[in-house]
Amino acid sequence: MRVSGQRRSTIKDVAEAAEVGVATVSRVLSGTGSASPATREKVLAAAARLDYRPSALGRNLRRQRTGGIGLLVPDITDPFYGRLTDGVLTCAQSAGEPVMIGTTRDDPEREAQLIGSLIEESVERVIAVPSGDGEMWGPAFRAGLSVVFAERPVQGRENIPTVVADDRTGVRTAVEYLAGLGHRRIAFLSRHGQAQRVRAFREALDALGVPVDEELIVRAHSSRDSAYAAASGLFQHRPDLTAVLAGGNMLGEAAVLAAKELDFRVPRDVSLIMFDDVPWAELCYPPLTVISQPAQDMGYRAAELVLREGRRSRTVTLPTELIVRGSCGPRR
Amino acid sequence: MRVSGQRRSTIKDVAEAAEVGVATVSRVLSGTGSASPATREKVLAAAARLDYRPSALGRNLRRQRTGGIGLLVPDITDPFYGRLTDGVLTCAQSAGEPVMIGTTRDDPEREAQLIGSLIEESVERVIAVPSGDGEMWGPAFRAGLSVVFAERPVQGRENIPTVVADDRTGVRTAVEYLAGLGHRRIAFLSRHGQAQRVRAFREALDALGVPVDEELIVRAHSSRDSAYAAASGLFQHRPDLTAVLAGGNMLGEAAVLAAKELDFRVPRDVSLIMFDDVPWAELCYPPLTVISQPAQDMGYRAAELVLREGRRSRTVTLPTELIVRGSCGPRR
DNA sequence: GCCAGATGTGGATACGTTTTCATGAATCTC
DNA sequence: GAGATTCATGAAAACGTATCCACATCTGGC
Repeated sequence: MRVSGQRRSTIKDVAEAAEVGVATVSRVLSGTGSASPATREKVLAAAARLDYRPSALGRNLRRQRTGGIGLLVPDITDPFYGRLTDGVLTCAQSAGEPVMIGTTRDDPEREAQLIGSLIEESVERVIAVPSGDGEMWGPAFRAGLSVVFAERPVQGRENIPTVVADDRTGVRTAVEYLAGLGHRRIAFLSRHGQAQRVRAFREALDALGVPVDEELIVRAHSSRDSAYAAASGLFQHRPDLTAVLAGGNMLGEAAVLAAKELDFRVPRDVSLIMFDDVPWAELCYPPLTVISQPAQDMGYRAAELVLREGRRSRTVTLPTELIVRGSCGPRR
Repeated sequence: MRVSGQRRSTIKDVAEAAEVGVATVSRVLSGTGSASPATREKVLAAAARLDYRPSALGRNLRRQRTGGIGLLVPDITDPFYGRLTDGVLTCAQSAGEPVMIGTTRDDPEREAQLIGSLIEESVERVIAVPSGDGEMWGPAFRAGLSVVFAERPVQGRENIPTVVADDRTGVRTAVEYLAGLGHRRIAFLSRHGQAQRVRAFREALDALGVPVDEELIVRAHSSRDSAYAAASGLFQHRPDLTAVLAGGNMLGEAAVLAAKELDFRVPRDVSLIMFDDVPWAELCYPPLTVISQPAQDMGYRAAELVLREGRRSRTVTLPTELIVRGSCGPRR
């Protein structure tokens, strides 16, 4: 049996109980303005007695903005975005800020819709892994949102603060490692939103004097199915490749699976490096050599950036690291 | 260069532009009440012309409630909760409802804090994987929140709608499968919040006439470190065990890792079954036999339940399934 | 003991929406 | 065609808060 007649006490109730005006209560509780110790005491006591909690609704309307931060990620099921989200939540929760989350599935239309929804809610701080192009974010900026991009920069919005991993160095390290083992026909399994890494991949090959074979650069969408299709297609179409660099953990997963089903032995037949270190990389057979990325840190830093809007720091680049396990061997 | 002087147009602007009253605009746009086709047209045109989007702030204050749903999970990094969250988001986004997410880390205090925050925001619909006991939720019910629990029931709140997996059947299936392979000394690696499964584990052993060895029932907290410590401790302390049932994917992960480091061969030395099917289960060596749980479905159903508050459906139990791969063998 | 300034205080207003209520017009009933 | 009923409509109130502004009280300086 629930007593639903219990009205929440408002600032007015507190004012009456403390025998002061509502303005005074507001000042005392929000810490702004001045108040004598005596009234201060009265107000605090009354608020505690009535178990008063200020209504975010009233405050938001008055202030014309919703506290908290909006978070847009492609897929919360991807461990990378899971860790990124965790970082955002850790920072936001310690700052007492609520987080509104939405998944874009890397679909620009969906992203636009979510942006609209955030504007409607007057959320003014947004962290996003962008899937659309720069224009898509026009309405957001026009509405005065302060935005921080994570994982991917968006072309034409270079002035927007962005937190990324050091893709160039990460890719170069991986390619050099593979080349050092004698590999020349190296494939890159990439995903929507990894233009940066594809570019770095070409550059790294160029620098080593290895000709770029465009057929070995494959792009998938952000889903397990698409990743598997891409990996499987790659192995079947180009069985002459000797090494694969997977652009993310789902792509790595797909590569391992496809290799297994097509009876490519790792690392005897094909060497494999995966972007993003995940717990199972150590568990699978053979243990996967990876380029780790500080996903959780990325989220945390992005949240810091979006909360302290004052600083005009442009782009934060976080280091990656090659972790050698057992999935790479000399060219067969 | 951003033009920040752009004020968002309000319902009043639309009313003026359409030469009608604000009440009429509200009625037309929200679809409630009646309006003549002519005015209807005028209002719609004016709204489109001004690019009007109703402010959620004003509406929320007037309605005395925030739309959308709050979601409380222990750890967004755990693939199980990732999929559950995905289910919630899928349902919520197709209903146009925003989702506020928070992570409890299975800490009741943190949970209480998050509940308080939701009340402050006047969020009235909450989906939670509860970590605290029934009392903790008192304030939420008193505030009139409609709550749906997921994954775990909470004792003393049996009248609250809850979506769970069929733990009893799942555990029994696993135990019977192991017993059928000849195993008697079966350990259960469990986690905070799995009282239900522990009970089912005892029942299943009882039913088979296998004596319950309390030392083989281990409890960990909801973190990778704790899971690993529990698994490692179990193997070292009781090397006589022949099979392990892991209560979740992190526990399974820990068991695989600990077994590997202590040179227990799976399944020769020890058989392993894990609750929760995850993509890497197929990739690791040997591929893991699992009890799959419909995590995404769970989230989706919970969201459905919390959105259609009308129905007074109590508890939804979703089926689990034994998926045999390669991590179980006959007793050595 | 009087004025300038500082300080504490509360009334009133605005934020944008939904909903109630009253009013006038239009339609229907017999 | 007169009364009854429905319909469309807009003015106004309310939601809970923060802040502007005016007023009252107090402090210190001469």
